[in-house]
Amino acid sequence: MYSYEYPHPAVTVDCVVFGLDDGGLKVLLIQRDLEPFALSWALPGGSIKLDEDLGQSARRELAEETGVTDLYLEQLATFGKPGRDPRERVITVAYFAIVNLLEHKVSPDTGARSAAWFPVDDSPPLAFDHRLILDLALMRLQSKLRNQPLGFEFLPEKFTLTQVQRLYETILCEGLDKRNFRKKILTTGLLVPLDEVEIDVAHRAAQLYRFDKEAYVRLQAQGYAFEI
Amino acid sequence: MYSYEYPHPAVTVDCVVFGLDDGGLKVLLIQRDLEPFALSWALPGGSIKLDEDLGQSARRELAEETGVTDLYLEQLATFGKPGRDPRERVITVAYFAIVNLLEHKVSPDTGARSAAWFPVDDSPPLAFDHRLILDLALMRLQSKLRNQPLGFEFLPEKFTLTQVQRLYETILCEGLDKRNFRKKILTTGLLVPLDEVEIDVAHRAAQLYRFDKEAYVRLQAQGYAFEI
DNA sequence: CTCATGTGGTGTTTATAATACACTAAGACG
DNA sequence: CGTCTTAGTGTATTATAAACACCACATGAG
Repeated sequence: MYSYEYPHPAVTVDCVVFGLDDGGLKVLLIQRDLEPFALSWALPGGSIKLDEDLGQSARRELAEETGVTDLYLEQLATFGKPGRDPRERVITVAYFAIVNLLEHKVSPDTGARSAAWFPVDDSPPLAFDHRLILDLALMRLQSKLRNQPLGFEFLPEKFTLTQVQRLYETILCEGLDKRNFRKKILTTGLLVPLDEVEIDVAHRAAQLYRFDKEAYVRLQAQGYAFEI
Repeated sequence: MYSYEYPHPAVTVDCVVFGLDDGGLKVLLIQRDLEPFALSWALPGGSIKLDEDLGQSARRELAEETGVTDLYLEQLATFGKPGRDPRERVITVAYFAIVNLLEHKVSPDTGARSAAWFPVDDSPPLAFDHRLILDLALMRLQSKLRNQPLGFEFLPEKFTLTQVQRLYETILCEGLDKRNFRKKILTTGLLVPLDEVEIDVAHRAAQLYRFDKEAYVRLQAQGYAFEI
């Protein structure tokens, strides 16, 4: 067996989990109970185990700390500036995910010690350099949304076009033309109209759609796919 | 002082450095002199030091192993599957860069132990999962090139439009229409025509341009910028 | 000397995609 | 029964991308 001459840093994973509701774009945070930054809010995450893949570690930590499971995680970037953790050198691999907030409520009895959803643009100060990570994730989310139809993970299984448009407007922080938006989103071929309609807040019947995941995978296959 | 309960993996950086010449797109590799994979070719890289930023580590390893310095490195992704190094758990943060190959010749006296440029699509088998890293870098390079004017780093300070087009065609593996290409690349406003002309292989005078780095920075500023 | 070859340079037309824009139908509620 | 709210729809305009062919000039071969 051989070994490296250099000392090893700690390696952690952190997850930026975005959710959406009427109040806007939210991010899932946990309250730390240990020093440093005890009582501060932070991105869920923690040390990797040596026999786990990075993505698995992220998923495990997320489940342990927030109870949130079953989500699509994508690698964001790795942060490793010396001094970002006062204890020792810590490299953190950041992941990001988007989920339907309503299906991922957090409460003590889901296993969450003290997890909560916060508005991204009005979150408490974050521990370590987590604000930096969050900001990068936000940029990535916006850029992904601009370049490809995405974000249906934020919505329930069945949704209306108006909901999709609100989603886009909220995340991109800009108003979109209703007719152009519907045209564009429908010509992607990713939305399947259902036979059902939803009765709306104003008691107006609205056509329901579902996201055609297989069509999406087919599209991805002939385009780019970033996974490791 | 506090400490983590989990054991620490090794952390390394690896660099995918692309260069271009008449023979096509090349990648900078080094020949390993130690087990495992002794004598195999591999991406330049190595263990981080605890007081260095990740990018600094990448730059240092690259200089030590290949003599290549002064380049723009961008973080690509982090690879950490258990078993990717037979010795121990190793997390590697991959960086990628594009350089002008002619200005970065490698030879033993530049400090390179045994570094060489290889065609990307005809490289020797690589150590570890380096082929995977290289393939991801290649995809990233193509996708960047498609979405924004880039790649001038491959060229010398002064260059002709034909050179730029050849660059694009080589990397994207597709032919491009000359007039449309020139139109598009000139309307970006990133190329400054010089008073000089170059006398070409066929002894034909060709207009020289230089890359307007400041204009590029201005553009980036109001668009996306991915750095950590 | 001239003719074939290779390379730099140039505009216009057509198709496709993005944008701007305004009204109707229907139920809720007072 | 009038007002409010929301779902749904089509066309004209503009910008962007794609297709396409020829000339000028120097070289080198015969």
